[in-house]
Amino acid sequence: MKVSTFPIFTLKDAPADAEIISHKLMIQSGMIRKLSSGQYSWLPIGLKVISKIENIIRNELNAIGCREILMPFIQPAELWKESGRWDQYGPELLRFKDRNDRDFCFGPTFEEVITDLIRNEVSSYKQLPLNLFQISTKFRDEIRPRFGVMRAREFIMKDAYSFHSNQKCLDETYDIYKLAYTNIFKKLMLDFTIVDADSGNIGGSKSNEFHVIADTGEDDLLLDESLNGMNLEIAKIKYSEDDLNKIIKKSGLIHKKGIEVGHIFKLGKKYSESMKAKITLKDSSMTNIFMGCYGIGVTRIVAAAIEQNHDDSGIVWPQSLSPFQVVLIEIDGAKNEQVRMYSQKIYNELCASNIDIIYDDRDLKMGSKIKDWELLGIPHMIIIGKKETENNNVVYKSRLSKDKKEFALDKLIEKISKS
RNA sequence: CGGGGUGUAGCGCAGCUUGGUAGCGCGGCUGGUUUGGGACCAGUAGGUCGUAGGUUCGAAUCCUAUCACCCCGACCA
Repeated sequence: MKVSTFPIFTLKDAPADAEIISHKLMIQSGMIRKLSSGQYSWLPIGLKVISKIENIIRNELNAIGCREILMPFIQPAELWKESGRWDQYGPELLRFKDRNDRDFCFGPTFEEVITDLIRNEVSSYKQLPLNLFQISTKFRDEIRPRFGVMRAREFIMKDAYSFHSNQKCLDETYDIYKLAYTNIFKKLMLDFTIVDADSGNIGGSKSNEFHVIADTGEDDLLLDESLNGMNLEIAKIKYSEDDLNKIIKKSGLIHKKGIEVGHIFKLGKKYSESMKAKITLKDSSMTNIFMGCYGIGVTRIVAAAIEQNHDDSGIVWPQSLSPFQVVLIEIDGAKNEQVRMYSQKIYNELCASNIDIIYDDRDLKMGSKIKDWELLGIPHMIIIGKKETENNNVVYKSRLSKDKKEFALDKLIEKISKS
């Protein structure tokens, strides 16, 4: 990509209305722009990060036999009345009527829709188990949206659902998802932990949350030495104590703040009973389908990753999430034909080596370009000016260090491919 | 919903206490000089001061209402 056809929208100053570092940096680096409270547009560079996350999730879910679908964002009230959640869910569920005065809501989660889908398609244990997921926009009318995309009203979430003819199969699948989630967060290169959790509004029996550990997290976690543990709700029950500090004393556990980025549930028959999703078993008896559901907050991960990876100059993307692997900065390419041609040649060769590269061909001073790409957090930077063009080499700079080194091109490709 | 704060040019802000018809820095555009870590000079464009009402000869400034945004709390993935 070239900046001339892949626009970036960095700001010189940090925005005044952002509080936490990830929110500030996402605005300043031009990943997102606010439309209204809790609603953000994603610009090209931000969307590219989302794609990276989505693809890691897709690969891991496909690997455990989970297939992608897409369900409607707007859902009819009938299904929610059937499950009982039309009355339970509260004002977080944004409701409205269509022109025929029929009730609808914006989907905050999709248990009703998928249960309806499956009950119509599946009638025998022979068709199970079945695993489906979607990556889509969700809407929750939060009491108080805050911290940019961290607690937004409109956000992208991956939600997966599993269907089983018996509890054992659900139990086994739950563990498979737990492992797949662990792989996903490892590949995302985030510092995370898994805790026991309450199943809350979604319902069901067992649940685990995946948290990115960060001081700006909104959730309280109580962890042991190896950073396993539980969230505050569970700790309150387990230690029969409401006060956080007293729980810490009583339990001897470590208190950490976490950003909830994943949540897996064993739903059991909660929705299959209320919505009458039944199958026939081997002995020709009937049972309600056993279900599990498994969420990952895609847009929240972007913010969480930045909370964990930044410095004074801006974002420091982990390799796995960086919108580009390499940025090529040309110095005065707009005025120096040789530099332009040489930069273009290097760009072509890196593209040919399958390196995801952005070529900054703007007519700006070198310093401005470097500041922009440090803010944007690209791990590898190549600088090409008159000197490099004459010497037939490139200057390389890592996002993590201030010093620069000269490289021959083939050595550089080797270095980048290895890291 | 309770408490606190902020709305003035694309961005960051001053001006408001003490009313006299709007300014600074950055950014934009034009021309020139520059060019290896956010250049310099000159010129230029851009604002019904969140909105509505009121007080006043006169309101960004005082009063009332209202809207939006941010922070704390309750709530929640």
